[in-house]
Amino acid sequence: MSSEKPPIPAASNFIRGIIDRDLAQSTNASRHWAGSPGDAAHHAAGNADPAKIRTRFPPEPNGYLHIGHAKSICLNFGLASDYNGVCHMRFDDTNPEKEEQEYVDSITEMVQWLGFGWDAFGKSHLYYASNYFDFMCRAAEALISAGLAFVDEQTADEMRITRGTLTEAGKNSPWRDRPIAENLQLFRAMREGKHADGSMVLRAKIDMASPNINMRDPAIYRIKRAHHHNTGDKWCIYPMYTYAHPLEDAVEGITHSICTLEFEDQRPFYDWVLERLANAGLLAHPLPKQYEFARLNLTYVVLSKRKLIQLVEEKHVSGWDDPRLPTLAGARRRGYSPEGFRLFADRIGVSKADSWIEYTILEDCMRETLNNSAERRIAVLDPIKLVIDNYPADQSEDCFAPNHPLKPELGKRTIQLSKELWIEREDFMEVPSKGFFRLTVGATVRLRYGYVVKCTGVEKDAADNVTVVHCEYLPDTKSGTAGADAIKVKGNIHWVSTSHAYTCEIRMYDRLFKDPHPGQGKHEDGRDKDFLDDINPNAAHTINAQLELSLKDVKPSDSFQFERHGYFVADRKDSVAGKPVFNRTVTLRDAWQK
RNA sequence: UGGGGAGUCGCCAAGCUGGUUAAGGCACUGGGUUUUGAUCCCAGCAUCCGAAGGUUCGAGUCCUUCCUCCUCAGCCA
Repeated sequence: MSSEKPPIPAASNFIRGIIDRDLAQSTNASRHWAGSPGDAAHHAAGNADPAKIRTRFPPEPNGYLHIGHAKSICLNFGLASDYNGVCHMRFDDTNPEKEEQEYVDSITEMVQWLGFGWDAFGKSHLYYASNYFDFMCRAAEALISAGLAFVDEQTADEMRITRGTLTEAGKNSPWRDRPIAENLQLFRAMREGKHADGSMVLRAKIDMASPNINMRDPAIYRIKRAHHHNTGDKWCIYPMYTYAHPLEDAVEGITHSICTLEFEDQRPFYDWVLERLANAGLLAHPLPKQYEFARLNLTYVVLSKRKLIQLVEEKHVSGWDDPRLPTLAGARRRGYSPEGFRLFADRIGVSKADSWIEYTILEDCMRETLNNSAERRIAVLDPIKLVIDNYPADQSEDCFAPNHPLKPELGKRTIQLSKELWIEREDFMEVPSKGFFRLTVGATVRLRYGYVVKCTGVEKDAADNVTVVHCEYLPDTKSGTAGADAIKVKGNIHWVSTSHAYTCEIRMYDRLFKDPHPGQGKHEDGRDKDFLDDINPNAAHTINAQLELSLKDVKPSDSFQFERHGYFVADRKDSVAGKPVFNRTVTLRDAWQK
């Protein structure tokens, strides 16, 4: 944290523009907040809201969070914190058939992991839509009483047919003009469990000829006998998202309700519900406003819930926290950092234009944050033996390696040098390619933090593979000593002493898909591609590497830079005391390989 | 063919109610520093804003027409 750069002012975006305008015009200044969610009367009894704005992150607890959610989380919580407001953590749990406690636990854990919380102004702001079911029912009755909703007994199929099409108006339901009293009595009967699942729904009465299909008398309550993770078996009717969401926002005093583009068509209904209920006296002005931004698309990644489920269920990955998966749980295991995600969110911005972010942007954000935080260590991933012929066989000596080149205050550690070392196989080339400046017979390189050595020859096996590289060291060139730089070398390779190293399992992860747009386009024979066809079969392989001894006792989730390789994290699940397993988070940039 | 959106450099993305040379980041290119071919530093990188007309002293910003893409017909969210 010591070499923190000055904070970059948050980039301007259209939502900040809206908030700036609202603040300048005091659009929301008259709001009262009673300290807990509630209707107009409840809040009227409270004080002026100390929060300048209220946003919310409203996941349905029916799956695991992924990188796309991280964008929304950073947006909503980030805005709240920048503008001296609050972001409510709210579970949008209106469909009990799909929702489970396991998901609410995992979601809260990951939001906090990303660095956000919901305590503000002395209060926790963790809410459940299901806690508003009583109010939602009362609001439904208010709509019925105002002649704005009716109980429809058409089947789902009939409703679909009478809804019309994109270009043709729908037809009114035969039940549309029921007397108010009958609607009220039927709705209460629905609620009391006197009607079968699916036998009737409560519908808003708007306009079956609306060019916006969402305004053609949308369903707002359905009968569904299902156990709810929060309310148990209390209810047998549940509100639809489109009706419930504006109420959740209003009851919580949300000022800016930010969602993704596909809800744009829904906004007229969002406003319709709120305005009618304000007229009925249940809700107070100013009402929440919905704004929409473009969801994240990332190259080489799939983010749709359906596809992620398929990857897990068909066992293409090991589980929801497989380090190759773009779930937050997977990314955390992979070693991706919360800081990196926040940087990523800032960097990609927020707009309404559909866009594909290049995956390298995310990787670079991780490199950038990890470069700052991760201590350096030495690991030889693909070992070949290097023998220093003029070094005594029974000798070893201390070499000193800084733990972090940018943070001298983190000190140095000692590494043992001896006659036999492991070096990286690719650091030796018998026939060097153009521009190669590491080891080759006759060449001189520095053993990082040690001596300059000159390559003298190799040993080979029967198949002509190099098995051992020989060299001689130049005694006056030890790092840190006076004459160390007398001999200039371009190459600088890492190493670990064979008698001061240990063998460790490392999982070398790579991108899960080999195509930037998995599943898009066609095969050569003209068939449509499936996203599974683009899976990269080499996205994970395990190696046994030679690591410096200090890498033996590390804590799960500790991240390191293995010098000249990349960032690696001790797996949080499979590491045990004294025997860590490392996951490759991301490689270092490599201008040479290009 | 209806409704709702979006189109500014390879990828993102600022550009308020029209006003000198169209921010910034990533990528890329060149140079410097460097015991990580990493990091870091410096420089370069859209006469042009989906297209064509028009209004104006002046337009990415206003008007007209056109093109492309996304999205909506769950008792899902």
